[in-house]
Amino acid sequence: MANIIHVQKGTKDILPQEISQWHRLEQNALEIFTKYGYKEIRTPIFEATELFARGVGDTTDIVNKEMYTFEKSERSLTLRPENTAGVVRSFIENGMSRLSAPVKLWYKGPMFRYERPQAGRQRQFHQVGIEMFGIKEPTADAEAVMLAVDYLNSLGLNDLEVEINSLGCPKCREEYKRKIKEVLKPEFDNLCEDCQTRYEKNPLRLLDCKVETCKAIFEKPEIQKVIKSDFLCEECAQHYKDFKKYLEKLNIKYVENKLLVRGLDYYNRTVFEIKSNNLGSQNAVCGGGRYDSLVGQLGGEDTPAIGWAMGMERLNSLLEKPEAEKLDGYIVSNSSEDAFELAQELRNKGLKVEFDLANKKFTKQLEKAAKVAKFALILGEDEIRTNTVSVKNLSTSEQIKVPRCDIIKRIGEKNG
RNA sequence: GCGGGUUUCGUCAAGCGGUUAAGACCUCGGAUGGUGGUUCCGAUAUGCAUGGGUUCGAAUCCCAUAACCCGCCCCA
Repeated sequence: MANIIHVQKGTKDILPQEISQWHRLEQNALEIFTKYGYKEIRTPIFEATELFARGVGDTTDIVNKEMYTFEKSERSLTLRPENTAGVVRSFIENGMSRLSAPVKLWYKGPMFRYERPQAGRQRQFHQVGIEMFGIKEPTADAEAVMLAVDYLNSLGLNDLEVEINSLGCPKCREEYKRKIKEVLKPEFDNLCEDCQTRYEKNPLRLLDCKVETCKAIFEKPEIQKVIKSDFLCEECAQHYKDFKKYLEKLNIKYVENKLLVRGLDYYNRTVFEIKSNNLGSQNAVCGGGRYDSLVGQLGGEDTPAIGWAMGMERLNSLLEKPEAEKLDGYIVSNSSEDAFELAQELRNKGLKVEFDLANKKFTKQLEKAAKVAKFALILGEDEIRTNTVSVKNLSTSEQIKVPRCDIIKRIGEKNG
């Protein structure tokens, strides 16, 4: 036998026995997002590499070491590592800033990041997410979070923690960064290697380092004082305050986390994550925030925006595994012709029905029926002659011979 | 990129230097039988991730490689 070819590291087949959970995730998304006025958008799976370099940010890990990039016809292309940049590209390119605000878009689909796989992390994974354009008011932030919570609740997920923070605007954040760098400067040589790079690239990321020596440094009172300081400018502070006010009004329990920064460069002001304790170390199911300057940065008119994404594999691992769904009926008959005809008749009426394509023995067919269906539809010589079918309920063993036209009624009442 | 762990049939697994490599489930076939899920019988790894080594003898010990899993970083 030839060697078999395996799925690639960090990728998975989604098998028939788990597909119903995926359908549920997708159906609930469509239903609930639609209630909030969102429309689905589908953008390509690869884009110009430059889109992500400019959109996601060239200091981020995602862009620096996690992208699947390839050359074709002298173009540099990249499999999308996330979908905000793509949606923004489409928003700009299709002139959606001319539409009446807010423009509300949602998406679902595969994303690609070249990382070491572990629990809750794959190289190809799926996200469902939303983006809202054109509203700078904190009502938009609150509605976006509300929508996330609503969606999660619809899936039966209630035991989740919403964490929020505000990163301020470029102006007040720069000031904050400057202060952090200043107070940490004397300690620079004592920081771990990672923190030394973060010091240059993204000082906000420094603060939740897990290395003991770094933690000890950050514990120092003069440093804590800077970290804890309220750096938001007046406008940002008001925005954040109003955002929280709306969350409270909506009864959304949240926790403020000053260390919540998020790894994508485009965020400003509101950022949030929704976490579950049942996920192992990759515990965020949802992450998002406001990105008011991204549209402008990518060449569109300045447009405030906010969005979030959820990891569908992570959602899936939190959901109850559903029972395999059975057929309504399995036709047991030694006449393939008659079985075929009956199957089509019932399928056209909307029932899920199969019969034995291999025309095995009666017992085998019944055995199969018990395995895959709720009802056995027995079509023997007698039944064919009298235009009836013996309908056997396979869980109660009740069996009744009925006219063909009454099958649905019989299955229906025993089914409900 | 850096750590730790695991790897025996489709699946779960026994095995601890000498076995014909248990067992269970699934699948398939047969018996009985116009009626399954709840009977009985049978089939299914010359093979223990791969390549070397030690040994009279290796799934069992050693080395290397790979794959997978888990964690760090980061993220959904």
